Amino acid sequence: MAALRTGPIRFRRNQVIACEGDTADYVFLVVSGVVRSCRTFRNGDRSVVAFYLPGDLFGWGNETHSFSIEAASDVMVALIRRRGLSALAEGSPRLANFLRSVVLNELHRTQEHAATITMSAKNRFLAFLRDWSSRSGESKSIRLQIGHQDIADHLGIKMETLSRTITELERSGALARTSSPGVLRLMRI
Amino acid sequence: MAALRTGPIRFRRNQVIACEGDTADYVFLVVSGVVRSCRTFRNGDRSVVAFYLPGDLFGWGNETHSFSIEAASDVMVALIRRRGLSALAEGSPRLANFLRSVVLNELHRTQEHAATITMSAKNRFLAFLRDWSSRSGESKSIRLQIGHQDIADHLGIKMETLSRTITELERSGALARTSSPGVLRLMRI
DNA sequence: CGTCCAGTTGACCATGTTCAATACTGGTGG
DNA sequence: CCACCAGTATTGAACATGGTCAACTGGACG
Repeated sequence: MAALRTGPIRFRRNQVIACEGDTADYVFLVVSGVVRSCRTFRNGDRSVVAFYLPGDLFGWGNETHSFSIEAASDVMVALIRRRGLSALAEGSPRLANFLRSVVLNELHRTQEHAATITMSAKNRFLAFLRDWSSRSGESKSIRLQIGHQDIADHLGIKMETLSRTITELERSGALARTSSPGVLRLMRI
Repeated sequence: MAALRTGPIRFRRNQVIACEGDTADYVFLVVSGVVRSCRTFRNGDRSVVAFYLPGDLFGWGNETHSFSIEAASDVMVALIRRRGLSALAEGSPRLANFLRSVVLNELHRTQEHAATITMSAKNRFLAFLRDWSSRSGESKSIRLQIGHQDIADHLGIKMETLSRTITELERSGALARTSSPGVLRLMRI
């Protein structure tokens, strides 16, 4: 029997882990860093559908991946054989249950994200901060290990608008940029 | 043992089937009509996260429903005990597998929808038409049994913009309004 | 020190929103 | 059968939010 899991593999920021359309033999477990799931359109526009943080298990598409899976920061990712894991789950209701809850969690997060589609740039970003804060466990100051372009493409706004939004929130005293790049101090979110 | 499934229940357009926050004892099977899953914000804005068509099984939240479940047209919906169905699935890998695929399908659709967040009003509506067409099985002419407000709130645009978008697509020959209200004839989508 | 890349800022422009007026539809009662 | 009404859709004109393009800043790295 082939190994179910390989040792975690290192990817550098912006490396492609799996392409849209690739056969989905593996699911992914983020060990460290941030992974993005995204699609780039013919006109060059890009949608970042989701970010995955350490501990997140994802990539159950159908036969093939629906989105490109890429490193949004330097990451360590473990690849796990889908068939092997599914087979295991058949024999273990505990595991099957766990996997169900993983997928349901992702569905719920994606729905919450979709629910922000009506909001203004500012509110989309605030919703993003709240989500990131709760998922990463950082509440007071929050370390975004990823680029502004990724965040903008996730929120459906342009990087320039994101920049202005952050500046605006800073002026209103809702948050503060810190000396360490990518770290925001949340005051009243 | 309590009945797993009640007979389908009739709801009229805009009736609430379950409130956000209600304990999620039941999952829902759409028998006829269209159901929407949505959230209304304090300012009156609303997000329609998803539509469910006949045959769709949904509502696996956590303990409580995350969104309000409402009739987007007159509908027939069967309520199914969640605990009962889960228990059954424990003993039947076939059923467990089926339920997994149902949730994965919904996740995939939600991700596709989230990926449209970057698009223009026109492209969001076209994506919506394609999705609706493939899910309903209507390809040539398509019967939207739901109000424009629901579609607009799903796409994150205003009803007026949707109207203008349809008019514009009609002028460009991509589709045509028909005499039957809510029925669009697709020419080149 | 110079290059490269990411982010910020400014001025102008485009897309979609707002508000208000008008049309259409289906149901109700005279 | 028609008149009326309520809810829903369409259109127009002024406005706002975010997009575009371009210039500039500031680190990281060679």
